[in-house]
Amino acid sequence: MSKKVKTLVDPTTEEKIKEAARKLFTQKGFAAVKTRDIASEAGINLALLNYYFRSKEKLFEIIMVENLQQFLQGLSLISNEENKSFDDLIEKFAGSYTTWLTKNPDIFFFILSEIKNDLARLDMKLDSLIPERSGMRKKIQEMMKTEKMTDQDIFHLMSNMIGLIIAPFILKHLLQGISDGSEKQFNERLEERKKLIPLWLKAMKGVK
Amino acid sequence: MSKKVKTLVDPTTEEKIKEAARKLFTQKGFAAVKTRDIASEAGINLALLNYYFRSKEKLFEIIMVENLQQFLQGLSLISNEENKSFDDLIEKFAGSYTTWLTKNPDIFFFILSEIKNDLARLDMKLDSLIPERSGMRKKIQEMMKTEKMTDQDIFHLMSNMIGLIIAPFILKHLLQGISDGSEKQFNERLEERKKLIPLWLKAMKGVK
DNA sequence: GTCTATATTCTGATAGAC
DNA sequence: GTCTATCAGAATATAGAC
Repeated sequence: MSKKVKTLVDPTTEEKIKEAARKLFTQKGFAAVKTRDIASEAGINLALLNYYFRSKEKLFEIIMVENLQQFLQGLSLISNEENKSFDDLIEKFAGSYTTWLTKNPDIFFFILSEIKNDLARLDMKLDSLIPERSGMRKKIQEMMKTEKMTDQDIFHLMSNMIGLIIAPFILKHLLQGISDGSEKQFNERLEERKKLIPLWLKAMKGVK
Repeated sequence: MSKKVKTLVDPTTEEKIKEAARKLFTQKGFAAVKTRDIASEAGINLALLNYYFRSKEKLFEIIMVENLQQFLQGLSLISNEENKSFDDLIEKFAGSYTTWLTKNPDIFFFILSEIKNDLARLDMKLDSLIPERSGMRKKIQEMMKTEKMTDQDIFHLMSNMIGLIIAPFILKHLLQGISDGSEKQFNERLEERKKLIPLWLKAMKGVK
C-alpha cells in the first residue's frame, strides 16, 4: 500500500528511467534514441541508466515486450469472454480496440514499425507473452464451424474489421486536413465508428 | 538510348550506391542504417558515398523524396483522370492502390514510420512534389456537392476505403498464419478484394 | 545510489595516393 | 573515380570518488 502511494507521488529513479525510455523508444524507435536522450528526459545521470538496466539493448527489450503485451492484451481479453455471439464479439472488439488506439496511438505505430526487426526473436516468445494465444486460435476455429465460414471468409472479415478500426489513426493528419481538424471532432467521428463498424460489417456480409 | 541500355546492363557506381541506400533506408529508416552498411550493400568503398552524395543526410533526403513521390503518384494519376463517376473512381482506386502496395510494401511502411519525423520540413515541399495536390482537393470538393456528401461522410468513406485496402498488408503475417500462408494464396485474396472493396463500400453506403 | 571523469567502440566524413 | 588510412566527434559503457 505504502509502496503504491510512494510510486504515485515520488517515482523511483528506476521508474523515471523506464518511463523516459518508454516514451522515447515508443515514439522514435531503438536506433534513433540515444542513451543521453533518455537520461536527460528522466532528469538523471547517464551512468544510472547502465547501473539499473545494464545496457541500452536490455532497456529497449523491456519496453518492447511491455508494449507488445499492452498491444495484445486487448485481443486476449476480448477473446476470453465467454458465451458471446459472433456479432457481439465484433461489436465488443470494434469498441474496445478503438478506445485502446485512442489512448495508445504511439504503441500501435511502434508495433507496426519496430517489431518487424525482431520478429524472429519475438515469435518464439509470443506464446509465453500471451497464454491466451492458442485460446484465440481455438475461438476462431470454433466460429468458423458455427458460422460456416471458410478460410477465405475469415481472411476478408479480419482484414475488413481491423482495417476499418485502424484506418482513422493512420489517416489522422490527412483527415484532419479535410474537416475542421479539431481533436474533439476527430474523437466524435471515432465514437460514431464504434457503432457503425459492426453495422457496416453486417451489411458487407451479403456481398459476394 | 545507349545510356538506358548501359544503365540496365552495368549500373554506374552512383546508381549502385543509390539503390543500396534505397533498399536499406526504406526497410530500416534513417537512424538504423549506417553509411558502412550502404557501402557494403553497394559493393563499393565507404569514401565513394561521400564523393557522390556529400553526406548521409543528403542521400537520405533523395531517397525519402523519391519514396514519397512514388507513394503519391498513384493518387494523383487517379485523381487526374477526367469524367468519371464517383463509383468508378473508387473502383479504379481500390484496384490500382492494391496493385501498388503489392509491389511496394516497404515504401508504404517507410511512409508510415519515417515521414512523421520530417513532416514539418516535408509539408512545405508537398505542393511542389505533387502539382496535382490542389487538383485532388478540388476533386473531393466537387464530389461532395455532386454526391451531396458531408464532411462526416467523407471522413468515413475515406477511412473505410483506405482501411479496406491497406489492412491485408498490415496484417499479412497474422493472416498467413490462419490459412495456408502461401504468397500465391495471399495474392489471390488481394485480387478478390480489388473487386469486393467497391461492392462493399456500396453496401455500406445505406448504413446510418 | 548518484555523480564526474574517462575508457572504448562506433560512425560519418575527409586526406591523399593511385 | 576509386581506394586505404585516418581523423574528429558521437555514443555506449565503466571506473572510482562520494
